[in-house]
Amino acid sequence: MKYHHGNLKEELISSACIVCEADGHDRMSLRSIAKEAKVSQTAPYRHFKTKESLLAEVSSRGFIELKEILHNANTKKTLSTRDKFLEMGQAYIEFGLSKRNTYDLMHSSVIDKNQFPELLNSAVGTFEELVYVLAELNPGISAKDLDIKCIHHWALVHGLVGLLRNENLDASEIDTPAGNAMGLVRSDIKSFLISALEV
Amino acid sequence: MKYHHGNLKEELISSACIVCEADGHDRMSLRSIAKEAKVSQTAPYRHFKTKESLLAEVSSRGFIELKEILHNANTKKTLSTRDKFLEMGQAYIEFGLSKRNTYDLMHSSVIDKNQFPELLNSAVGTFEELVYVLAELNPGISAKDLDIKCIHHWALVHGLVGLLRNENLDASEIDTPAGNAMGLVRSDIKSFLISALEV
DNA sequence: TAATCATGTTAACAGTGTCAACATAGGATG
DNA sequence: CATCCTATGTTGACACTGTTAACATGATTA
Repeated sequence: MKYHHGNLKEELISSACIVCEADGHDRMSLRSIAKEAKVSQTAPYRHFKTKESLLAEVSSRGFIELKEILHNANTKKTLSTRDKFLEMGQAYIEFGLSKRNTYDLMHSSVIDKNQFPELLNSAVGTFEELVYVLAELNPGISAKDLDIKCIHHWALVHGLVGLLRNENLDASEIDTPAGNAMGLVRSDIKSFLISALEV
Repeated sequence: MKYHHGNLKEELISSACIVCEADGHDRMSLRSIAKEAKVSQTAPYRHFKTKESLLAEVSSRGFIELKEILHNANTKKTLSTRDKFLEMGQAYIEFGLSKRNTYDLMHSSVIDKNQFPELLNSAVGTFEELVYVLAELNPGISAKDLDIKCIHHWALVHGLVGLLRNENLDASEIDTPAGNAMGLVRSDIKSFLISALEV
């Protein structure tokens, strides 16, 4: 039994990633993940100033993973630019729905991105993936119009994830217009994207 | 000094609405709002089974207020249907940005809407306001296409609020494409809506 | 009047993030 | 090699949290 762990910081982060996705960032306690690493409850404070800064690390990794996913969709050689774009949209939504709690953290207000430059970079990097494909899809577009298009499509998929994640009205026992519409979209996200993105 | 408060439930709710918007739902403690009502820390438990159920009430009132705001935008007699629709979009976004923390709660996953039927009704009611105006704007549209349009536009404004609220990248000291685009949109939300909603 | 019941209180529990004070090990410096 | 420094660990404590159990009060009703 050695006094020094050797690799605690990395273990805490990866442990936090798992617990965060499993339980949600608000139900994740610093003490529990310290215990999981077989280390005292205050040991994490040698590597992270606050709980928030550990969560910032988790969030940052989420953005990096998302960027990779989008990049993969965007580099499927057999696809047309248009189809790559659709693929990206779908991949984004799937990430938001499958990595539900991580996605939640990434867009949560408990972390002030401007206090964590590394996190800010990761988040911005994800956005850039969208810029590339939209620029390719709209040759000759002005920088300003490209910016607006990016925000437009980002907002659309981000918003859709939010609705499908939190307002899961279609899972309700009560029959409502909103619930029906939601179920309709959820059952065929690709069709929705095609009609909504109008590409 | 009377033993029974007389109107505690209502006072707790309105107090919770204020504190929630001021501090955020995750920083709001049951004990603090009990103290504010000059009542013991466990008194709220006579009126709310859990903290979550009090927050559900706050959330529900948020949806009701939002519905009213949208309804007002949708009944400005001097406006065309198209302009009413734009007005609604803008009103929605303004609500999301000004009632930041309440909006956060309304779409937070800490409350399971299916456990609070009243909240579910409020949320669904807000959606209906959007259905009305889109039906009027698209005469003869099929029910299914109307549903999809509703989700589309809801997702767009909801997503935009999310981006502007949490990814306030344009407030960053670091100059990034995402930040520039965000600042551009924020400075003229109406123009963005016109181009994005394409109505 | 007497009993019931909604609504208040106090005391306690287990859990949280965080800090101060102390312990240890391993690398740098003499 | 001996010594010190510093990074990294531990223990103990603090103030705070949501929540429950047991008890007190006062208004309504039989």
